[in-house]
Amino acid sequence: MAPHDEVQLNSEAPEEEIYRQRLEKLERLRKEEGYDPFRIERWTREHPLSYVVEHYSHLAPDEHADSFVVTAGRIMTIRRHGRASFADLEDETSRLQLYFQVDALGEASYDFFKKWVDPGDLVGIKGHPFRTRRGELSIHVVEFKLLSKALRPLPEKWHGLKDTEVRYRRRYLDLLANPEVREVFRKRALIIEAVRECMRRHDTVEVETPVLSPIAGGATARPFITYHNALGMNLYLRIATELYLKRLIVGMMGRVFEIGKNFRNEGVDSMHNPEFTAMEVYWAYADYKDMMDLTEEIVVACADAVGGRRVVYQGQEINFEPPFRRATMAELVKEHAGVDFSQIGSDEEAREIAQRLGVEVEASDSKYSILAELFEEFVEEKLLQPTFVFKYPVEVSPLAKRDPEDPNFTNRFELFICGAEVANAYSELNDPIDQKERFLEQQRKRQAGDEEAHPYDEDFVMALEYGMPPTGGLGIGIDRLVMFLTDSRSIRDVMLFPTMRPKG
RNA sequence: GGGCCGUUAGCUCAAUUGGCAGAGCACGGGACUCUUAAUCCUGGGGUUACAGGUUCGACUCCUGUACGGCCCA
Repeated sequence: MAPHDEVQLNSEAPEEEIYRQRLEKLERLRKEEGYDPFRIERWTREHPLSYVVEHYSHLAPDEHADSFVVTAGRIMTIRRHGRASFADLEDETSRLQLYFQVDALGEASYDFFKKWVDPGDLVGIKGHPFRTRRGELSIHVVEFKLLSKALRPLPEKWHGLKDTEVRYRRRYLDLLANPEVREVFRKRALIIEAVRECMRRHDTVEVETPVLSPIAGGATARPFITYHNALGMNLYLRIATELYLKRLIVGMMGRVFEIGKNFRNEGVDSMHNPEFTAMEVYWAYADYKDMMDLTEEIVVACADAVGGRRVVYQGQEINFEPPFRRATMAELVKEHAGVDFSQIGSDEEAREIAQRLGVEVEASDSKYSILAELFEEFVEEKLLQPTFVFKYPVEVSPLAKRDPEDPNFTNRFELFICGAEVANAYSELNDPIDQKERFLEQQRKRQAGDEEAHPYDEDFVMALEYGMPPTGGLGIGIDRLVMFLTDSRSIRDVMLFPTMRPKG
């Protein structure tokens, strides 16, 4: 877009006055100085600000180092004092004061700074580190280069940017105005690195499976539908990676994992975003107990990676010191809802108890699905400390192996932290005949109108028919784990660009 | 999907019972060689989210819409 187009575009909006002034200033800079900051291609930054802070913190007040540092960053504030000025420079590592003084820079260079450099601009800096008489570590600038200009004003320097809507929609402003937000995303990266490091330790191969597929399986959720023009068919965005990863176990890949986005066509709230990051891992010849140990290892490694095993989440101390509590669903329902399922004989009795507790039930609900409902209703939110919950009813676990001792239950667990599900794992169902029956059961639910029921995946059943080793599988919700380890109240605070409705 | 709350200058926030839309930061001009929320002088900046209604008069009361937040399903 030509510059004059933008001026015209914005001249109708009174709030764009500052932008117009900066544009005009840029034009004057080009004309009067023959200098175009947007033509600069690089600056040899030798020292990030954290280096300067580390290596020169020993300087005493009014002590000046002889050596030079060469650095770069964004000018955040300027305090001009006639023939000397202070400015705060920020880069991705730290923040440091700059001292621009006419004696050190010369008239021409100092005048250039005074006339053309504004808060928000990006500059390259060469200078001597020193400590001011007031005790602040600074760089006495002997040379600087304007590397890029800001044409719009920074968010307010003292209060930062608070408006949540603006923070999510224009995350770059949030990141540049609020350093603690950058810290959250740096921790997010450390957490994902810690997960990969665990996988590497266990010789687990990282793979990538389709995001677009003809069947969205591996979880109970409504998928997004999209259309492939050349193939003339609908495709679904994946809701889980499970069924593809298990095909790889059939294919003798041994141990595989994938970290990637899943997409679920459901509402948005503080715990849910339509796209989110999950990690899934499958180990041949392992069971859900191995997965429990692995989950604990991963979660503890993640906690260690970002500051330790004792974490405060929204004022509540969470202890990630292993071993985590392990309890069956029935034990926890007894503990928190006061209902002892070992004493319940019939489905009818279970339905009566549920109704008495104010839980809506359907006439077709078995006592096992009522157990799961009571768990959701009365227990989940109370599991603040990391807790493994195991022995899930087979009815809510269409892909998990049955417990041979008690075939109404599966060898499955979920990990709850801060009242939310963070991990889900089981001994994978590898019996193709049982799998087929469970898919058929799900299909009946689907035909009865349950849009979340698992679709029938014929190719997956066929894969099982070739023989899948006994396998342990695990999925971890990375976003939630990051939330709890960074004291973030909403999932949107740990996603750089959360899903937002377009502004009207 | 339901309930409650919010939306005022680029940013952070005020505005008494319905009676002239304000401040600080940011921005323009000026002074100032150790400031750090610099200071001092000075100037500009508003469709009070949007649409309608009540009223002599609406940021304020009412209805609807949009977007966001919190709680519930």
